[in-house]
Amino acid sequence: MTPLSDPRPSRTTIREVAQHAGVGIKTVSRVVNNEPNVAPATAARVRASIEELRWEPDALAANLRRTTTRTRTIGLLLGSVSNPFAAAIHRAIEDVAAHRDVAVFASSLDDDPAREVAAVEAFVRRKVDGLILTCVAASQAYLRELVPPDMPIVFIDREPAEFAADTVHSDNVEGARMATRHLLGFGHRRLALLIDRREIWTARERERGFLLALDEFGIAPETATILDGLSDHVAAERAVLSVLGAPNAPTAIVSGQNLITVGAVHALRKLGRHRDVALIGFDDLELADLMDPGVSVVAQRPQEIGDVAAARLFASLDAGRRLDPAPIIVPVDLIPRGSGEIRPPSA
Amino acid sequence: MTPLSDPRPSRTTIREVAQHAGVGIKTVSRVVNNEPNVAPATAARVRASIEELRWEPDALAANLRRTTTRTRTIGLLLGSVSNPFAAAIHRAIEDVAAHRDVAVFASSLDDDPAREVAAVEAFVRRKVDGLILTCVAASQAYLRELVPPDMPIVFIDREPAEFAADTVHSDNVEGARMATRHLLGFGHRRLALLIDRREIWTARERERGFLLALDEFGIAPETATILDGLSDHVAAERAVLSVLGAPNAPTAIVSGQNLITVGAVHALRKLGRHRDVALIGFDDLELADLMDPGVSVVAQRPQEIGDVAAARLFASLDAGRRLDPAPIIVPVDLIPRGSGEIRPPSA
DNA sequence: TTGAAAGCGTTACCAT
DNA sequence: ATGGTAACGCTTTCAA
Repeated sequence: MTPLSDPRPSRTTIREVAQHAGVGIKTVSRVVNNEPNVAPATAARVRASIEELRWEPDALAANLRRTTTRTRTIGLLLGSVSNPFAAAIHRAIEDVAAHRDVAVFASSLDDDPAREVAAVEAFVRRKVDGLILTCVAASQAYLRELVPPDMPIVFIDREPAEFAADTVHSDNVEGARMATRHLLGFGHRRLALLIDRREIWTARERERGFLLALDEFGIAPETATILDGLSDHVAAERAVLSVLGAPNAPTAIVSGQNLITVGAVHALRKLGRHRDVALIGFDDLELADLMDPGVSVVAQRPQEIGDVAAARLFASLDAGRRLDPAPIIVPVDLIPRGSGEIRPPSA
Repeated sequence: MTPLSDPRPSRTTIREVAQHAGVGIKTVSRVVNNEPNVAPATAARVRASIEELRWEPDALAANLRRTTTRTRTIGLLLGSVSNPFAAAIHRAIEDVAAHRDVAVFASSLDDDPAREVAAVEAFVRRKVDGLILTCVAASQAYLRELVPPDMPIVFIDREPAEFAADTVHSDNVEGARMATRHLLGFGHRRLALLIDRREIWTARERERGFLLALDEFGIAPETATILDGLSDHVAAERAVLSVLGAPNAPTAIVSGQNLITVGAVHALRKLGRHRDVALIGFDDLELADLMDPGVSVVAQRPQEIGDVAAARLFASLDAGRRLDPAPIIVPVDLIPRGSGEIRPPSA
């Protein structure tokens, strides 16, 4: 029977390096950590030994005794890693992190409060240096006992409740308001708003913007149709099909999200009404410009959100403590492409 | 001056638990690790103490001495976390991993060999349990000295060179062949193939499938136009614009990739020829079915790729060693939507 | 400027 | 079935 290969390949240790360089263990430690009080000549000798023995410090062991433990790792919780908006944020954060030799754990929330807590627990257990979170639970108070008090946290896309922390998100209210105003400006008076579940903060914010715009134009909210609870394109398609079949159907639609827009476009196509019912989506879609008519959207800036969130997190990390919570609002851009510039039949 | 908060919040240790339960340290260790030889009564007492003191074992410290170290962490290297194809794979892998309480480090390759090596180094330094990699370097031989010999590795999307390991990817040759055959079947005789840089394995494979189909139909490869080095939609658009302007321009286009398809559609629209030049893309696009004409594609199955890759990785992990390398080929699906069913002018 | 010894929180080994 | 002690690879403390 052949002997099994050693399950624990003997790594070189700091001890061997010290011996090889003819110095004490602590001096090697000083060198690799750039601590002062090492004679240049000694340092050089140590570095040569490290090189020669191809030693790499064991980060895990180092953190065991260190007071200010740094795993050079952060936890990122996204709506879903496969959602294009989230994936773009992810990419931006990764780029900043990679630059600092920090690795990123990525998880998907799936708008499930239980997953939110589980993900944070998993991150904390792995001793990440900081957290960038998308939240959906009714309250984030649980973080106070789950997360070490010094660990920086930045929320993205949605504001937390009962927990003060940095937050980076789009200007949802203004975006929805712009979209709605835009449609009203083209003469529409009967509008529909399609939004996700109201548990989701952005859905509520976008509804707020929608209502503000109606108010500006002196339109009674009752004349508008607001459909909520739409979390995928199938539900959205069904909703649009039914709402357009009703009497006094809306002449324009504001979609509160990515997947809802896709569902709405499907429905309009199916009804053959994509040229006479106006539509503006929230969040951009790839190929939206190549559709006929092009799909007008309020585009978010996911890369900017990621950039800013990462910058905040690393600022706290560099400071060694949570900085004063700052809410950062990233602008959105209304992109007219055709579908949002359709006039109502009567106008 | 207010005292700084203790930077190292004193965690409860196994020692305190042992004392509280009135047992030895090792017995507590036995209980949490489900080792045999603990009396049920003792175990219950220990568990109660753990509960009461809210102790959580320090995974880092545990791994320090453990022979079979498990960080419950894997490293995933993708083309780019923001590419929809890669993001879908990511999601599938995450779902499998989350189920086993394993966290996923995700990084982007950006088709840069240097990033490939750097990412693997970063993963290994953090002592991941396994690797799922997309590769682009000319050889993966470097893995032999960079990665511990027992660490499982699964390649996705592209085959490695000079390194034997599990590989999970689409049937690229057959996919390209199907697409090409499909166009030839509609009567096209002058085809163009647009592919990414030839350093990329999938580009070469898809070219192979393209040429095989031409051969089947007895068409000389010289009559086809093959443009390579197309890595984004801008380059692809430019390429299509120029190739369609040339004499004896192709009547049908096979696009070798996501972004190339987008560029090609843009170009065809710009020329107003989207209804008379046929196009089949490799890899599906969201909204492709809503375009006019719908964009026919050879769709990959990213979720299946992710599922299978994760299954292989965890199989190796469970076995405690790298299993015999198996190449797994995932089928592709030709989805006709209109653009691929356009006939040539003369036919 | 340097290093010996103690300690980090756990698992491995070997008694009992 | 149980526990004492060494050990993991490093940082910290403190004396030299």
